[in-house]
Amino acid sequence: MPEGHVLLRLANEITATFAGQPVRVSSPQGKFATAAQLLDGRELVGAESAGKHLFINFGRGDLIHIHLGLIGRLDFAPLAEPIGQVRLRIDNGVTSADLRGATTCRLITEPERAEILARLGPDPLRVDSVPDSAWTRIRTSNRPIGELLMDQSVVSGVGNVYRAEVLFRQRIHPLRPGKLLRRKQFQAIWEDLVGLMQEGVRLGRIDTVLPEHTPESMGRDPRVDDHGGEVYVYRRAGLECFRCGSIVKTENLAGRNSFWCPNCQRKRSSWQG
DNA sequence: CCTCTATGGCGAA
DNA sequence: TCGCCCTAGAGGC
Repeated sequence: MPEGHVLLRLANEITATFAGQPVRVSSPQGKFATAAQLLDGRELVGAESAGKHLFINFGRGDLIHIHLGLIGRLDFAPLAEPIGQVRLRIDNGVTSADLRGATTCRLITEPERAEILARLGPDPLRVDSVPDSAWTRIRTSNRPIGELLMDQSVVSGVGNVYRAEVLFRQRIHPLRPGKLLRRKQFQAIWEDLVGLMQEGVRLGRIDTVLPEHTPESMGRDPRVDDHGGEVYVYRRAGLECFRCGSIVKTENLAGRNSFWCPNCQRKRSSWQG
C-alpha cells in the first residue's frame, strides 16, 4: 500500500485518533518490546510523514520511526485481541493501530529524525518542499528518469505507481536520461505529482485517469486492481492504452516493473535507450 | 496445500 | 545484480 500519500494519511489518522492522550504501546510479536515498554502510558504528541517515512512523536525527543517497506501495513480497528504478527500496537482503550510487516520500526531521537529528513529529496506532499534540488540532480544525471523518480534522495514519496502514471501523463518515456529532460518537462512532472498525490491523500487511492478516459466516458469496464485506483499504465502490460489503443509495455527498471505506452511515450532519436 | 506477486529498500557480492 | 526482510491475498493443484 505504501507510497507517500498513504504515509501522510496514516500520520493524519494517528494524530486525529491519539494525539494529546496517554496511550498504551505494546509489541505483541515482541520485536519492539523494549522500546514499547519505555513508551507505554506516555502521551502521544503527534505524527508526521516525510516521503515514505512515518514518525510518531512521544515528546522528550523520543520518536518511533516506521518504514512500511513493500509489504508493511498499519491498520486501525476497534480494540480487540491482536491477530497474527503485530510488531507494534498503539491503543487508547477504544481504538488500536497495529503495525505488521514493516521494514523499519525503531525508537529514535530528534537528531536522528533530522538526519533522515536531510537525506530525502523534496516531497511533493509537503508544502515546504522546493523542487530545485531534484531538478539539479535530474538535469545532470545519465540515469533514466524512471529510475530517478524512484530514488528517494531525488524526490521522496513517489513509488512505482506514481512513477508510471506521471510519466504517462507527461508523455515521457521512462528510459529517457535525466539530462535530456527539459526544465519545463520537469516542472510539469513536479506539478502533476503534487496534484496527483494530494488527490491520493484525499481519496485514499491512486487515480490518474483524465475525465475523457474514465470508464464512464469511454464506455469501458472499470478497472479492477489490488491497489483500487483507476490508472493508465500501471500493471496494465499487454492491455490497450486508454488514450491511443497501443499495447502497454513493461520492463524492469531500478528493480521494479515499469509500465509505459510505446506510442504515447516515445523514445527520441537524440538518444538510444 | 502450494507458489507467485506486491505501491520498498538495504547490504553483500 | 541479487538475496533478504516480512505479510497478505490471489490463484493453481
